[in-house]
Amino acid sequence: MAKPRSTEKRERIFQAGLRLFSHNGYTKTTIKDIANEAGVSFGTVFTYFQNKEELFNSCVTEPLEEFRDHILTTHETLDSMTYEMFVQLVGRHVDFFLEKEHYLRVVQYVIGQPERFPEMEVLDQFADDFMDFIQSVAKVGMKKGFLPEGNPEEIGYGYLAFLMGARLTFTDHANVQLTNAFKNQALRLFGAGITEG
Amino acid sequence: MAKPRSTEKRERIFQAGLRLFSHNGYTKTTIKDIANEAGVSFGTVFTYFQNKEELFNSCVTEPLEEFRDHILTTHETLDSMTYEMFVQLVGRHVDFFLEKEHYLRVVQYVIGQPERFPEMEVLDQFADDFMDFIQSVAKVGMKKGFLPEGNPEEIGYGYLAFLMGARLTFTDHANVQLTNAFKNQALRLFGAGITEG
Amino acid sequence: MAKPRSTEKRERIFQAGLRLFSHNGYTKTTIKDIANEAGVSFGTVFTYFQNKEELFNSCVTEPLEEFRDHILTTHETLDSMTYEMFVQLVGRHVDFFLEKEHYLRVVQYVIGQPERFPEMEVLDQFADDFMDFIQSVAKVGMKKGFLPEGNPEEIGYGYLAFLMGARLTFTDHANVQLTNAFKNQALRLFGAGITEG
Amino acid sequence: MAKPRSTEKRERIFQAGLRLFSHNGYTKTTIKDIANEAGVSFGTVFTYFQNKEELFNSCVTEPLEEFRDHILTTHETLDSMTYEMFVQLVGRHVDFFLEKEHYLRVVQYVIGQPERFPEMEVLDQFADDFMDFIQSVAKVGMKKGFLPEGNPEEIGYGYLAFLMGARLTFTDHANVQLTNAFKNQALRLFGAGITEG
DNA sequence: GATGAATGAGTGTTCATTCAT
DNA sequence: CATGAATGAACACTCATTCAT
Repeated sequence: MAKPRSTEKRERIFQAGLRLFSHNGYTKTTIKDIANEAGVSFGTVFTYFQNKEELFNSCVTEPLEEFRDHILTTHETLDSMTYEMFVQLVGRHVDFFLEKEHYLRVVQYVIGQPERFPEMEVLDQFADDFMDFIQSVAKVGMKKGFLPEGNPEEIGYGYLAFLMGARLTFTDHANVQLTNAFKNQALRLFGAGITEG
Repeated sequence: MAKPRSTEKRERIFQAGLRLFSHNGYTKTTIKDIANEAGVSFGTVFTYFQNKEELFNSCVTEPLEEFRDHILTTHETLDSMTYEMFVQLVGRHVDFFLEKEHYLRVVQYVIGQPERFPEMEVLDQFADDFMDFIQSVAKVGMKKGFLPEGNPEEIGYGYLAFLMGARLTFTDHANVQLTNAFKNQALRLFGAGITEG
Repeated sequence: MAKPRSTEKRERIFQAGLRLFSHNGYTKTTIKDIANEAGVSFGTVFTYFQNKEELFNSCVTEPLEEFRDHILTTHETLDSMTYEMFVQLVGRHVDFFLEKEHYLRVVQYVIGQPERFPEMEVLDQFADDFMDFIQSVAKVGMKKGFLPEGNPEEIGYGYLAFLMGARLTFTDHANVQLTNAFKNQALRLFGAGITEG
Repeated sequence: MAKPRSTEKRERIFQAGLRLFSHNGYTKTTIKDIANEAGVSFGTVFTYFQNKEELFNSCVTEPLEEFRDHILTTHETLDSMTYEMFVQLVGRHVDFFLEKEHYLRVVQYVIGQPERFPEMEVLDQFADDFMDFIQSVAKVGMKKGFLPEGNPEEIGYGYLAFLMGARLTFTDHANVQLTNAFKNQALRLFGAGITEG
């Protein structure tokens, strides 16, 4: 039987890294901590990741795929979008960002030290893609009339900033109760929102 | 005799700490780096700050005073506020947050690791004060009719999140050109904004 | 059943060890390096040698047999030795030592750290045997008159020192062209040499 | 009073390094060992040497100066050299090499791994200078008639090889008693020697 | 027999902190 | 007050060795 190349162990280390890097930052997080958290021995971390930096690098870049899947798509084509679908999309975005606290803190860590981390480029690309997508959504909404006129580019920038800030400015407890508040405020960035009701 | 409270040297060390902590995080920043940046000798840092942690602590809490002055006040009383004054206030907020990149990155660093840093409480208090102030502003705007109806508490949370995100999500270059975009989007969180015009 | 004593694989590992130990010293040489050089897998090394030390030990002691065969013998009996045979013997010694660079570096490594390596004793014994042999040769030469009078013991020590130094003091390139020089100088240690011609 | 920039401590570390590197080789020697041997704390080594490699580098290159002083000079000019002075010079060489066991083992360590250590070049240069000097001595001796004809270049190579081998092939005890033997054999490399008497 | 994942002792190095000058 | 030599705890990383497959 083929060696299963135990991906399960790699995954445990990866998740432990994500959790600890987001709690303590890159430097404060030690390999030993990660090994303990993952329930493997010290040296095993180096079996799956060449060094600390590579592990960190993986923690930054790999989850982007999941983000792409959940965030840069509607269930249908953009052209057939209705206001209800739009509201759902925004809700999905807020939920997803709020849920990804660990990951977003790592991202924030990289953004703050762009010269230090080369992963920055991949993140920039993702941000651009995300804002392009939001612009398209805004344009469709305006064309179809369920959104008031506005500058799509500004909406893109503001929307991404808001989602990041929503997750990073508050610690866990507060946020859970605030999901709805953030969803309503997110809609307002498009010129929509509760006041429409 | 008490230690000197405010020499020019202390200030230089403090500013150097602020800059380096925000660039490199707490752990990566060394006392030696700070001393070099401040143009003082290695041991002198310990003349003005008991240890690294106390210096960091100062970097987090001291600038809050300036924030209070610039952010939690209008030039007149709230009751006499007009729409133009409101727009100016929001503009001032955006400008001020965008300007304080270094400091906000340090703040973010603390927020992400609340168990590790006791400064968190002071920051929480400030956030509460800020959101209270914003709620009052929103209520006045609604009462006076220059803002549509909305939930003041939600506006407060959303507004703070947005300001933080605006500054922390993008690196310098992008931001300079985006000031107006952020001002417009900030107004929309109150239900106002360019599209109203 | 006993472990296999002499597979082709064992020989490959052995030769790789000899080469790498002489290039990099004991500590710098890793088992993984040896395995790669030998074209076998990592763990296979441990099939043929109990541990790193035993492999090193083998690298020091096993080649001594070949040395004995080539170095401690004349083709005829000592008593029938002529000057021509003596010159040939010395030439053979120089050639052989110059050729065995890898091995001699390992030997030198052991000599320099006698407390650390128990192989030292075997080497000492060999050195004694070699010097005894040289003394006999010198005595015969003097008795037969083709060598001037001299102290045979001193000749033995000097000759071995010279052969080791010739190989270990210069790196490869130089040596190739110097074979004759070393042969001539080796003869001079016996009081013979080109100037006699 | 000026800070004495405690050179004494640096010297202690340096000597400890020399001793231990020659006993154990580069890799086996630990900074901790050196610190203990020098009677300083662990971190102090790094106050005087940037890292292990620089310390080793110093151990190889710095003593060369002393070698130059003792080895590459006669007390008078070469032209006025007599046979007695020549014998004394050779005796001085043998004494000096035999005395410098530690250093020569380190040198040997570097020679054996030329790709690994850049110090090699300095050593090569020194070897060339030494052999040039020996050639000049040999030429003078032949010209003045106290040495038989011979190839000065070959003598240079052989002489250096012999001096190195004399020191590196035998461990301490043996050598002390052999000084005279080595001096006599060294003279023979020039075609001179006791048998001449 | 052959393999290589898992382990953890041991290494070089960094850096906050102390303290004598 | 200012300095920087001295210290040693703590870290990332290497590698010989074991052992399940």
